[in-house]
Amino acid sequence: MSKKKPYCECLNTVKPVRDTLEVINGKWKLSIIISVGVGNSRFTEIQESIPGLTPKVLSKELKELEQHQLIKRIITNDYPVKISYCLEPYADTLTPIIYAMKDWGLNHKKKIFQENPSEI
Amino acid sequence: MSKKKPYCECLNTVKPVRDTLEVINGKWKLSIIISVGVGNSRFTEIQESIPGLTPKVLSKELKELEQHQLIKRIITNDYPVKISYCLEPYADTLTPIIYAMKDWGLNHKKKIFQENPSEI
DNA sequence: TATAGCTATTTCCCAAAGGAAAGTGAAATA
DNA sequence: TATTTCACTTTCCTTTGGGAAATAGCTATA
Repeated sequence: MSKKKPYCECLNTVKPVRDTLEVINGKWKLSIIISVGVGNSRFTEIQESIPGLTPKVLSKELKELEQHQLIKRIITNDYPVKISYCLEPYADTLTPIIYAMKDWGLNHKKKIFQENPSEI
Repeated sequence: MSKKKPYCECLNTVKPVRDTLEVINGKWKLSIIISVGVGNSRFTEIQESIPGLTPKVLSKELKELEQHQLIKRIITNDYPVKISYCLEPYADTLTPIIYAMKDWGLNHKKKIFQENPSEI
């Protein structure tokens, strides 16, 4: 007879959630996807649309998002070479996550405010 | 006439998403919420149910989750003092995010496998 | 020709995240 | 009495994330 109650299995949920986190982790990736999604396609546009985002970080994150096939980098070989970014169709599959997080964030702010209106 | 195309506003989505990330960021928080949610209530149970989670990190994360009113720490003052953890009702509001991320992770694995079956 | 703008890259640096391992104090068990 | 378990805490260390600022190569504009 064992004394120890065995723990409840939860890996069937924990593992896929962690797989997702490996792709969209970090402070900036989802924001960049949102920004490109609403129409910002140039490096500078994306950077200016997200306060606090520095060019170094944007550059690095764009590369990672490219590798995960969420964002496409397009080089236009016109007279002035132009580089622009757009979402890959695969990025659309993130929409449910983004909306769930948007809704939660809005509701959370409301809750915080109701509990303590002084916190802006 | 301005030459510069102004960037598209996306802060109405970016900001709440970042507010959410501030609460559930990091590698472990969602996993811990999932584990407690399926019934693991003791420190050691939670730790054992999540491979790779060390006691130091679990301890720290539990405190942060308590502060955000997602998890409740319960001290039972019986003959042996027992400490257990359970979800606050507020943690249930994270369910849509967790399910969206679980679904995405499962689908992502499938996609990776279809593209390159060698990567387990 | 000089200056400004775009799209980054590079260097340097600091703080936070997180892992390994040992320790702690209280209670339970042998 | 000695050992084990539980619930952490502490220490030490490495890795990662990310900010500031300078620079680079190209084109456009004055």
